[in-house]
Amino acid sequence: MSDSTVAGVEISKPDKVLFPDDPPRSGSVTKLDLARYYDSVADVMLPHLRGRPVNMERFPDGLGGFSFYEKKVPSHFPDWVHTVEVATAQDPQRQVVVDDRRSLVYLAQQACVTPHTWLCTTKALDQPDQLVFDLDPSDDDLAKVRKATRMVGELLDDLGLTTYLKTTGSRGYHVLVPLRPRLGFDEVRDFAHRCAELLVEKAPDLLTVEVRKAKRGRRVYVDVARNGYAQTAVPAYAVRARPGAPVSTPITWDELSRVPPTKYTVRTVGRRLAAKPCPWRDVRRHAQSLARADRALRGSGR
DNA sequence: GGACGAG
DNA sequence: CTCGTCCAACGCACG
DNA sequence: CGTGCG
Ligand SMILES: [Mn+2]
Ligand SMILES: [Mn+2]
Repeated sequence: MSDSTVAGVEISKPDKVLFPDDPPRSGSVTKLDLARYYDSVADVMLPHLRGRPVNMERFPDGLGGFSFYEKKVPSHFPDWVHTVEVATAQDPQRQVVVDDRRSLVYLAQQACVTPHTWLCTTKALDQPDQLVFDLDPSDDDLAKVRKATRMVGELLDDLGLTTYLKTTGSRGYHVLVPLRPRLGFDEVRDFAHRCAELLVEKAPDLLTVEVRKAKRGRRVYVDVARNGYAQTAVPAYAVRARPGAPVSTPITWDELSRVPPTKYTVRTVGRRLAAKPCPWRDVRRHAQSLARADRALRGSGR
């Protein structure tokens, strides 16, 4: 019987299967596996988690069981897990902030498969430090979502912004622009929305900003609603609640054409990180202002 | 997953 | 002590 | 207002 303490956190029911052996022979993933995974990527993941309010997506009985999002800090959480009070339409609520390895592993012990993070930090809860474009395909055509992702990257590049790319571990990709926290959520979301509309104008058969699925057809949905207040995105190295325990993995723009969205999993991310450094390791050194980009965008009619 | 109340 | 029950989100676009 | 959506 192996030790079931990870980063100082006792893992209860360590052998409980959270991800069944699906696809067959890929191997099941237990609670202990999940805790060890998050422990193993903590160094590279924590920079993307620190200071951010978290919505926990929890699966106490595994992928097949009942799951839920949890925003308020449960009363049984230990006091060493950091928290922050955030405003909601109703009362202010206290949410979890993952600032250290032990807290990350503790969330795994809580069967939190995916921590979803706000696009701001406690230092400025009303001013996002990330801009995210979430590319969601409406069908299984990988070429289309790649083309769409490439177009987002090229536009942002034309606007003078440095971008970062990752797989979502689900069906698409995320493009991230690290920001200096200056503008409010509404302003950043509006910038993203104008970018998206410009792209839809360029490629109306490939892209859409339609919220209603029925109206999307087979087009790639450019989801910019992630950029609103109290909205979240899956952070780098988060595990997704999907067969095979795929991981949202930072990649280079060169890799876009070769790496499908579910390429890396809890079982394979370690090998990748051993072979090459994380492409997002300097994200925090590239916090940018949207001012110039916004002027350029308005100059091109948006 | 954990708190809590009934048995 | 064991077992069953209960609880664990929300902002926003759109019709 | 209710509903779909992520
Ligand atoms: Mn997505
Ligand atoms: Mn349970």
